[in-house]
Amino acid sequence: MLAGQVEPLSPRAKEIVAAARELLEEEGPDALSMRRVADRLGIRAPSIYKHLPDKRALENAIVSDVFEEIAETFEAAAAGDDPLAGIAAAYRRFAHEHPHLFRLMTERPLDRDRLSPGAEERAAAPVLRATGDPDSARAAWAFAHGMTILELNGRFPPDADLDAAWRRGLDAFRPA
Amino acid sequence: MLAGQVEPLSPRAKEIVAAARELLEEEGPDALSMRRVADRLGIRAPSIYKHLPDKRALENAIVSDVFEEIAETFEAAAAGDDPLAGIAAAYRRFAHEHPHLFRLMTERPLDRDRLSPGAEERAAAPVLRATGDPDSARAAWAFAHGMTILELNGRFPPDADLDAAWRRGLDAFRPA
DNA sequence: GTCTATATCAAGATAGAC
DNA sequence: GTCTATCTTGATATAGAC
Repeated sequence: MLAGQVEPLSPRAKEIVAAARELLEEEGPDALSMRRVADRLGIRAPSIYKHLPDKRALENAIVSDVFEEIAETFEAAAAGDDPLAGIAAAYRRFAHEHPHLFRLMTERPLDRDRLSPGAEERAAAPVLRATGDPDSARAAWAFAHGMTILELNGRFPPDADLDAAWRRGLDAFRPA
Repeated sequence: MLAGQVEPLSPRAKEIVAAARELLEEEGPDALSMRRVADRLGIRAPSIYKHLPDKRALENAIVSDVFEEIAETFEAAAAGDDPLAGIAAAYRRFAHEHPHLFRLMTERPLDRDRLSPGAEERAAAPVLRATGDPDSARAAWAFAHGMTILELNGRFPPDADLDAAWRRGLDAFRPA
């Protein structure tokens, strides 16, 4: 087997991953323990290890699932008359609706070997089309990510007009 | 005493905070335990509680110190002929030289009550001058923060030209 | 200002029976 | 596929003696 290739998950493993994702979304990263995941399924923690090698594999499986969903969301969001604004709004909305998932997705290096092939490119493609070139695409992503994570982290002053800052940034990255 | 007012730290407490900061910078957040801080000072963990109420107070004290240093750094960095690029470079450099400190500073809500008064405004002022208005200043900060944290988190593809993306973004936020 | 002793809690993971 | 029992490790924090 090639290095980094992924075994497909067994049906039972997928159920475990689904339970873990729900737990993370509802209660945050501290709740995502093998014990709590097992509780949710009515089994004991050690049983999980018969289906998944360790906790990291569990997290990676969640990330892979969400990556594909996000790629689809971006493609749909880019279909309107202002693709960049559409994608940015989708990014911001996802983060607000699933903050713990958003952090899991962005706070550590991508395990590119263990992601469905092409998932990263697929999520990035709409941004590239909406900005025109790779440097602008990365800069626009950085702007959107910065706005989103700083807001999530409670770093802007309470009276800041964030919608105005979003507009100011997006205006800067639309193709001429 | 007013709500949120801070007691000044005793000399011994300052030594403890200094040790904690070194430990965090050198080994990261998991190493920042009361035991490890005490080890570094040659004492036992419970002794720390005679000088600081809890771990949160220890972290807040580090944040306050660093905030003042950053404000000074930004003021100096804004003195050249391209203030925005200067501040951005200083932000990026700080994050790379002190990644764990950078995360501690930006990954959770500011405890505005317990910060030296005016520290936040002082750090923000050079950015405001370099961009021209509050919306642009926040957008520029978000861009710089996004570039920095995504790089720190290993999220850009290995072959991405990050210097080019930085230039593209800074060009967008310089005043006309 | 520091100590020992302790309470309380929780984590990831493994061995081996059923 | 799940179980019990266990290992190993570590955390924050308090009580009370010196």
